[in-house]
Amino acid sequence: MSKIGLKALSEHLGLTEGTVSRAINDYPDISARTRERVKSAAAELGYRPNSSARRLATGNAECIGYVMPWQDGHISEPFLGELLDGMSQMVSGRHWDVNLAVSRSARDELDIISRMSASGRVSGVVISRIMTHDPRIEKLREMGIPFVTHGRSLKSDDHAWFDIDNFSAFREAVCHLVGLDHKAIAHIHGPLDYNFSVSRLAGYRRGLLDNNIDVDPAFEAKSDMTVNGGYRAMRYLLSLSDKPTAVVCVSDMVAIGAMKAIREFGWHPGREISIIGYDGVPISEHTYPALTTLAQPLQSAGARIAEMLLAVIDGDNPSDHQELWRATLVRRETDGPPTILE
Amino acid sequence: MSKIGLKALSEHLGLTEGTVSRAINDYPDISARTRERVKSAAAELGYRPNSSARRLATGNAECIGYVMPWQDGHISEPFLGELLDGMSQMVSGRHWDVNLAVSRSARDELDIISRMSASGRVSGVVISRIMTHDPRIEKLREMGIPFVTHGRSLKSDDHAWFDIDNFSAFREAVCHLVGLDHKAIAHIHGPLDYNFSVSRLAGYRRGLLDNNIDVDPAFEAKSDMTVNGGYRAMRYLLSLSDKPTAVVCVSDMVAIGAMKAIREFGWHPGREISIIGYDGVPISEHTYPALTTLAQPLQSAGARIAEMLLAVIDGDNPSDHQELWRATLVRRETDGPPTILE
DNA sequence: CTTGATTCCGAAAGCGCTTTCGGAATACGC
DNA sequence: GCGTATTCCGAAAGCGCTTTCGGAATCAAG
Repeated sequence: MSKIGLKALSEHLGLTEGTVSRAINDYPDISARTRERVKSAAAELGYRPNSSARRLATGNAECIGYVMPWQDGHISEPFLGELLDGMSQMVSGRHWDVNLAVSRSARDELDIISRMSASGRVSGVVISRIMTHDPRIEKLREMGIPFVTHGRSLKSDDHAWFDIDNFSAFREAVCHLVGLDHKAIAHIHGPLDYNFSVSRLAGYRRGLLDNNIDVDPAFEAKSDMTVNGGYRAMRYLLSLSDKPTAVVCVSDMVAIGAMKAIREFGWHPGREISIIGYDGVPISEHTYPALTTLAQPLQSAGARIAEMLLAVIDGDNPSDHQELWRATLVRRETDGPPTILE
Repeated sequence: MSKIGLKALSEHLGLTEGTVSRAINDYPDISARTRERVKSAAAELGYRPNSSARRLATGNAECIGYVMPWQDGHISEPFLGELLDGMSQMVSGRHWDVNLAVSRSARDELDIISRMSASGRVSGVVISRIMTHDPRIEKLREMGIPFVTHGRSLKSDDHAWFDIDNFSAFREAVCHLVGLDHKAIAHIHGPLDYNFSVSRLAGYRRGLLDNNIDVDPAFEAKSDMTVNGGYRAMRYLLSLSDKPTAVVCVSDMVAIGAMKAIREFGWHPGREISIIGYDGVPISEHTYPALTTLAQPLQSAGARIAEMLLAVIDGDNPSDHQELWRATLVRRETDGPPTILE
């Protein structure tokens, strides 16, 4: 079973290469009979069109690119796997594939993107970790390559994006805690150049205002989106003379770090201090105590994003592909009414 | 700055396309002077060779493939990110890229691999989660496509592989526990069609024998490599009338599940029962209590694997590229001497 | 100055597909 | 029955690059 090409296949069938090609690609000017004949022969002989040749001839890369966000020596998206899974699954339906790249820095990422598309290796890209002012979006726009962002920036009116309603999620988280009778609610936020960080912070503040609670800058601790960052931020909050009775965290990883600090302090997450995370990563279900979190629908997000990108590549108006999904509060063991400390 | 091709570039320079191409690719039959002239012009005009055309002409896909193992709705490798990072980083040095695919089943994976390579989309692949008798290896071998396996099978003499010495790692883990004075040491193993599972099981048994402890089938609990699997397996071990005082787990995720079961039982991991995990995933450092684990060098593994694959693609003898690395015991809080229960 | 070896570049043939165009064969209308 | 519309396939020109081959120019050697 040596590799068989279009030439061999067409000779075998007594047809021209062009005809066989058109038959396989379902051109309307091929009779149903020969189309079937060609297809069955192709299947039988195990014919696989050479992708490079096909891509060159059509000018279509049949491939989408994803640049993984990288940070401090680690891939920073805990849900990277799920996302890639969804994207790959979706595009493989078209027999396309997904190209991966990691970027070590923002500049790096700009280069990667421009090289990827200028060399015609991808027909579209998706980027994550969107910043409020994101140079990548400008770059992609000026290069004229189809793209969808996983998250919004401040100026995201005219491109395709997929995002979770971070604002509402954190607003509701705060309201949930207030409903539990919390008054001293803190927030550990991520770097504010990330747009999701500012949205979550804004949602948190709005939640407080909704309940006539003053926003206290001392209750807004910064973290770098890592477990250790959450740990450090929580230590700070615990050093306050007026400690919060609840804290909403920008991510599950940060929340895990925060829990560690709480335990070290001799307290128990969910008792002296309630903790709410965000993301709903698989591990959050199995922390101790099990983490209450705002879960986003990870499994389907990747597929949906890829689907949107394919639509844009097909010529759809990017602005028609903007989707805002909601996170849902998954109550587990780290939230509860505040305990009265003597 | 519209897209510029070889034709435009060569006309701009007053040279032929062939000459320019050879200059860019460092052919020896181009004078140093014109080579520099070409290269600087290329840089200036932002010339990027079209990858599809290049790949077609050279017959080289300039791309490696990785099929992600998928299981029960989740990407099962917790260190997937690190691995991909390393691979991508390594191949991008050559301006190659990495193609991703997920497989929903073993059969599925065979198809994916054959399609990937038969259509010339990749010039080599790496596969994970190797089984003792792995049909993928046969397939890759018969297709004659370069590959390296991340893990060994029973017949891995004549292909390239990268593996961790699972046997020694678990043997040493048991010895470590014996040194702590444990006698009743259990093992939660993974599915035995995975070769690493049998290696770890064998290492565990050997560790017992080294210390004249009888192997007790009741102490060998099976898990499916998930957190819940570890949870269930631990519940079983806790249901025994003669409970183990220590258990070595096939993975960190399984260990995390086991810890959950222990806590629910009212015991404390590291006190009534010692727990040792495997993998050294980032989260293991932040569990409660912090998990003692056998850490494998994740960050560099991906890069090394990619490097080996590139060497094989370049024509090296696959058998010359077999590397066995060692895991190291990272002591944290879940191992300690057995406590006397009244 | 002639000869042979080098150095360097142009010319042209692909790589394996796709796709437009035109024309032979068949169908339809009257 | 003829003319016209359709149906279907062959022929051929690319897609944008690589690479072999040959030959003009330059060099060294005698």
